[in-house]
Amino acid sequence: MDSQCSDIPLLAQITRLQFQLMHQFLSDVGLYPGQFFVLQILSDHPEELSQKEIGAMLMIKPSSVNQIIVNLEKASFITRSHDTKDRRVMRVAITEKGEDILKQGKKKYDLIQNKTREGISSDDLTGFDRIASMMIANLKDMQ
Amino acid sequence: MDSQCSDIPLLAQITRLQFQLMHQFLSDVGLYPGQFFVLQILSDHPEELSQKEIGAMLMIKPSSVNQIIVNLEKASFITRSHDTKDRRVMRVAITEKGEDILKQGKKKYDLIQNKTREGISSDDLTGFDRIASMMIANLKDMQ
DNA sequence: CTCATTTCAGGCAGACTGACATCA
DNA sequence: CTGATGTCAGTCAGCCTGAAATGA
Repeated sequence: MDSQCSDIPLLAQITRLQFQLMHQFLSDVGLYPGQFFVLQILSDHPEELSQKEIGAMLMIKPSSVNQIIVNLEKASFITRSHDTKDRRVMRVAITEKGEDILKQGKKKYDLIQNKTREGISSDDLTGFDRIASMMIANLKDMQ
Repeated sequence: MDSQCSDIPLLAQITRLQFQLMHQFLSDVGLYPGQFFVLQILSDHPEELSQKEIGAMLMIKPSSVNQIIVNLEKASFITRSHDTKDRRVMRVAITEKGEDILKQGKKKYDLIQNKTREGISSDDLTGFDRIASMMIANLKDMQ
């Protein structure tokens, strides 16, 4: 009864499904997937990152980061200030309001992640992540 | 020396990297990633699929399929004809020219897939795919 | 002057919704 | 008339490139 979908790589199917669910669940909170990940990164890095650094973590160009950042600032989820030592650099930090909305988004995110891993042993999950990390290293090597 | 990127799900990183490489490699052949997957599906299903069936396999809406199909037809990579029994349905089939370009695209695709799996034992790969399939089932369950 | 960071305008593939025609 | 299939127009997030501004 399973359509099987052997035509499409398994990994692509997973992320496609996860992205669809993310979009759907996060819209309840008023956040787009890209915004969510930027907020999460900022929350995990209290040292105030530059936009270039954020781009490196997301593996996207600084100009793409800028678009997300502008909208997050409009919504008062982040603040930006010029670096005191190098005034070219904008230091980005998450606000209280941003932390709050991130917390709400994280609940939705956790729902999806937990469901994804449902019924899979922690050994299997560890092995899975190990292989996934190797694949990432391989692909970065190819760029 | 690895930036680690613990902020982004491993799976999202893999498909992001794979998509970037697909885009880059397939542009040599003159194909977009979406077109490549449609051609691959058609090649694997000589029974001439409807657009709705293609959409189900790709997990996208029929209207999205239509856009891809129109461009593939313009390039003579596919042909369309009305179903003889149900004239609402368009039966889509790949052409010789389409098979040829698909073959070229597949070489690029295989390069990326082989590189992704480099240095990983076949046992590990089997286990990886098994877990991935379980994740897909979980996510489909959530929709 | 050269280089790095951000910003801005414009473009593009991928996917969506919603309205419509066609036909079972 | 109802429902299924495909078509078309318009929209959207996400990412890109390339040019300009700003400052090291």
